Amino acid sequence: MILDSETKAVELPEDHGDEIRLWLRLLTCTTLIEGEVRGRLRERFDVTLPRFDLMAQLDKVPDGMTLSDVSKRMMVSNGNVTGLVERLVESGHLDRRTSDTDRRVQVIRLTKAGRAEFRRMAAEHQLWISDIFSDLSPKDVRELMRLLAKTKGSARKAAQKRALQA
Amino acid sequence: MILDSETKAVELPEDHGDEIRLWLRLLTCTTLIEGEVRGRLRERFDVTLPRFDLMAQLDKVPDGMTLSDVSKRMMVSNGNVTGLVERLVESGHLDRRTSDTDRRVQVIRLTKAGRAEFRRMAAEHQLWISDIFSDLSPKDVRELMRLLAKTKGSARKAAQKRALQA
DNA sequence: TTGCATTTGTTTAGGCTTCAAGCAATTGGC
DNA sequence: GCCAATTGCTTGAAGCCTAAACAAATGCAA
Repeated sequence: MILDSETKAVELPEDHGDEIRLWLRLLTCTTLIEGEVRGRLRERFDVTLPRFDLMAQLDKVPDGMTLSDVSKRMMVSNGNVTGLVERLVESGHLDRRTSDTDRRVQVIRLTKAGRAEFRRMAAEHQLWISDIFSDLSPKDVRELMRLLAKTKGSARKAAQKRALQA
Repeated sequence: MILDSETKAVELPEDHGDEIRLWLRLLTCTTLIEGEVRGRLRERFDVTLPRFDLMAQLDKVPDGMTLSDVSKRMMVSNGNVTGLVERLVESGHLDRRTSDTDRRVQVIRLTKAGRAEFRRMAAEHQLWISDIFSDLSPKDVRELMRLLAKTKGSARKAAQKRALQA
């Protein structure tokens, strides 16, 4: 920031290169790890990452969730969830029924077999993840958590701003 | 770490929960930002993120790249690039020709119009990104860069390890 | 109660993405 | 020179994903 002759704040043309580089590095990290996890899931369990993620959401709740809930939590579109659930019901991992109190609502939950299968996968998945992050010290992890939380907040704010003016 | 009666190192069952939470937060951040950027690219320029990314790779080099180069840099499959390039050639953004020295190789580059269009998009894109990261101080940015570099290295090492034993 | 906005989920069209298999051109070893 | 392995790219099948349009159910307000 610079003050001109009349002591008024003047913006210099800013350099946004750092943020771009940060974004690209963030994306690279995620892509790299995601690819690794996807590959291992396929190799070991012949399952896709989206299916694993969906099952992970459902494993956290005993009584199931609605499709909308899943859609929000996974940050994917409604139509996407519809298809994903379809295939998981087909394969016997999920159970689906219409809500008693609201006939628009579909409640899905893991079947017994689905839950067992997920737990099996999750146990290994956890080892992969800690292997992938194994070069980071506990302090690094804490610091990354903190900075990513801040990033998330910042991104949400920017998204909110756009959503309002649209 | 614990030392047993014979003074030999013994591992306790470790808690991998921190790494999982870190991974989920990393993924959330990326998904959030990616969605935001995709939305804006569509709104403002009616272009998809993969096309923008591909053009960004090509903008960096004056003489074009081969499909394999693009595939490696974007960390996506070969077949993916084939289709992406097809559509961008179709729309007049890209120019494609077979290499003189190796007839397997396809060299692609931005057309004049394609480059102009990309520069127009990139200018705004940069502003979006710095808006999205605007809550982070320069120090935060530096620290994130450092930790993500470390993460990238760690992930690559883990991926390497798996690739070797396969 | 009727009417209207909202919410929930499905469908459709188009595009992205991977993996696996395959073809063609090149390279390297003999 | 010949053949095997490698490299570069394409194709096909399956699945993932979005945006937009839609139908059904709900809820609220006049």
